[in-house]
Order: sequence, then structure tokens, then C-alpha cells
Amino acid sequence: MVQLASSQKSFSAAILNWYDAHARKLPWRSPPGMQPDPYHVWLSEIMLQQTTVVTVGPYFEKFLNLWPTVHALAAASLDDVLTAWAGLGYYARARNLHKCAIAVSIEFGGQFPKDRDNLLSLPGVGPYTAAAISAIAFDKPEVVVDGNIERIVSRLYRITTPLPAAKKEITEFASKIMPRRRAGDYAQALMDIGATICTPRTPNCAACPVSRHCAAFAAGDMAQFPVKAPKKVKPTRRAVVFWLERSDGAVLLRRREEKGLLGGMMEFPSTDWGEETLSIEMAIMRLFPAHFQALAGQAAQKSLVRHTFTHFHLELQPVVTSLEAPDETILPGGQWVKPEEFGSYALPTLMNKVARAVAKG
DNA sequence: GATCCGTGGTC
DNA sequence: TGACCAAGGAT
Repeated sequence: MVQLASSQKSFSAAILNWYDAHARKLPWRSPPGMQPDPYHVWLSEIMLQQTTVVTVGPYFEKFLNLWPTVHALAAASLDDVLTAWAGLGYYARARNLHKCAIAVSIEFGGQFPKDRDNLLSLPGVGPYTAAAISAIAFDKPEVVVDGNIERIVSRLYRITTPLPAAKKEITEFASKIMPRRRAGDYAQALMDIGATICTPRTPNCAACPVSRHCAAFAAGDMAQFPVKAPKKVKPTRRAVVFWLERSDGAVLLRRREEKGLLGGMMEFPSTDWGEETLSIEMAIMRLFPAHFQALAGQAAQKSLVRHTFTHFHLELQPVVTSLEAPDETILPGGQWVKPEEFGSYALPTLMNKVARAVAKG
């Protein structure tokens, strides 16, 4: 470790040389030597939180087309932002993205702050994203530590403390080996290397520009790092979900609560997501008690929809029914939408799975 | 520090 | 096929 710290210059030079020759061409990156648009950097960094480059690509292009500037995004409605974000997941990011755009547009006159501390005050911008924006968009020498860099550093030093407890230790090592110049390129280089060479399962050390600095490579136990705390088992939750159709073909949707899981997104009405399995009749009684007689006889089950969230499995039992009745007697906040219009609504992937199950069988 | 928060790809 | 994983943040 001491040897590596003393060879910081050789290490960072190898990283930057590798980047000059192998940098990935990504939609949000500017040509070599050009300063990127801070709006593009911010937008991409928010989208890339816990999300792969391949998944983000089309969403990044869509958002830039819809809202070319931070002012345009700030002027959009939250519902339009959620609709455009639908499918990307972690919807608090979209809510905070909108809040942040308004803050930058109003409080900072449309100019993103350049320093880490001011960036940290923005909604949805945490330690990683603040450092990344400051380094990449403004070339500030900030210590950028994401999951890739955690993995690289933990292998360089064979850090045995499990994550996330090792975060502080890793950040200190990362700080010691980073260069003073080209901090943005350096951070992106490490992330590229982490994504393509120093991968989680079987790293391609033969292609790594800094394998000679790596303790885990020397020991031959790269795959043992980073050490992570054990994970908890996911419980399974179940519910009955209703595809309630009107004679004109429109289907009943409602908006979820502003906060929490799938916050602010649209959904097909369902019973509460709990541990126990509910009968169709019981589900109708829970959600549409005033129309039990009209619904119970004609309810048709479709194939079970399985979906896994970060911390639980979900099994939704779709039920197809039809109903003609005054709206106010059906469901508070319900909204009738024709399936061909679903694309312009903020439907998360789970609900599109339900629609698919209903259409098939 | 622990928990909550999506989704699609991979082995 | 199911667990693991990905450019984390908020509470």
C-alpha cells in the first residue's frame, strides 16, 4: 500500500493514458478537450444512479429532445417528467430531478453551481453526484467514488472491511491516488475501467493499465473484492389487481401517493400489497363494495404477474371485469384511460406487465 | 448505520 | 431460474 501511494503519479498517468486511447463514446460526453454542458452532465449522472449506460442512453436523448435546457425542464409539469421517466425506475429521482431543475433555474439563474458543497444542497444530488458534476463539468479536483471505483480501490488494496462500512476507508485511498489535474477525465476513466475491465465477477486484468499496482491481482484473488455485508432475504407480497373496463374500452387508473414506492406514478387499482392471498370476491369487497353484485359474477382471472423490487417480491393476480356506473360510486380519484393512450401516462414497468398479462391470457 | 427505493441483464 | 449487479440518495 505504501508503495502504491508513493507511485501516485505513475498510477494516475497510466489511467489517463488509457482514457486518451480507450474512452467510451457516450451521448453525454463532449469531444476530448471540450468542456461538457453541465446540464447534460447533471442529467446523465442522475439517470446513471444505479442504472446501466445501455438503459440510460434512450432516456437521455428523449429528455434532451423534450427539454433542451434546465429552464425548459423546470417549466415542465411533474406529471410530464414522470411520464418521460416511466420505466427507468427509482422514481424519486424524477421527482427530485424536477425539483432540482426548478432550484437551479430560479435560485442559480439557470447556472449549475461549480463547487461540491453547493451542488450537495440540490435535491437528488448526494456525495457521489456532487463530486462527479464538479469534476466532470467544471474540472474541479474532487474525489469521485461510485460503485466502480469502490471495486477498483478495494482490489488495489485488498480491503477486507465489508461495504458499506468500508466507504470512508476507500474514499481515503481514492483521494491519495488521484491526480490534481484532469480530475473529471480521471474519474470517468476509472468508471470506464470498472465497467469494462475491472468487472465484478471475472475482471480482465490482462487489459488493465494498472494491474501492476494491484494487490488483489498480485494475490490472484480479485473476485473476492469488494467484500460486502450479507443481504437480507426478500419477502413475498401479494395482491389482486383490477383491469376494470368501461363499455367504450377505457380502463380505470389511479395515481399513487406522492411519496414512497412508485410515488406519483399511475396504477391499476389493487388491494393492499400484503402477505396473504386474497380471494377475488374478498378483493372486490375491499375495493368496489358498492358494485359487488355487478362484478363478482363476471370477474375473469388472468396469468399471475411476478415482479421483484429492491426489497420484496410481488405477485399480482389480475382480474378483468367491466362496469357501467357513475364515476363517483366507483373509486375516488379514478381515471378512465383507453389502452392506446397508456403511452402518454406515467405507468411503471410493473403496470405495463399487468397490461400485457391481461392482453395475453 | 439500516432501510427504502425499480428495472433489465447476466451467469 | 433465481440471486446478483449497475455512474446512489433520502430518511
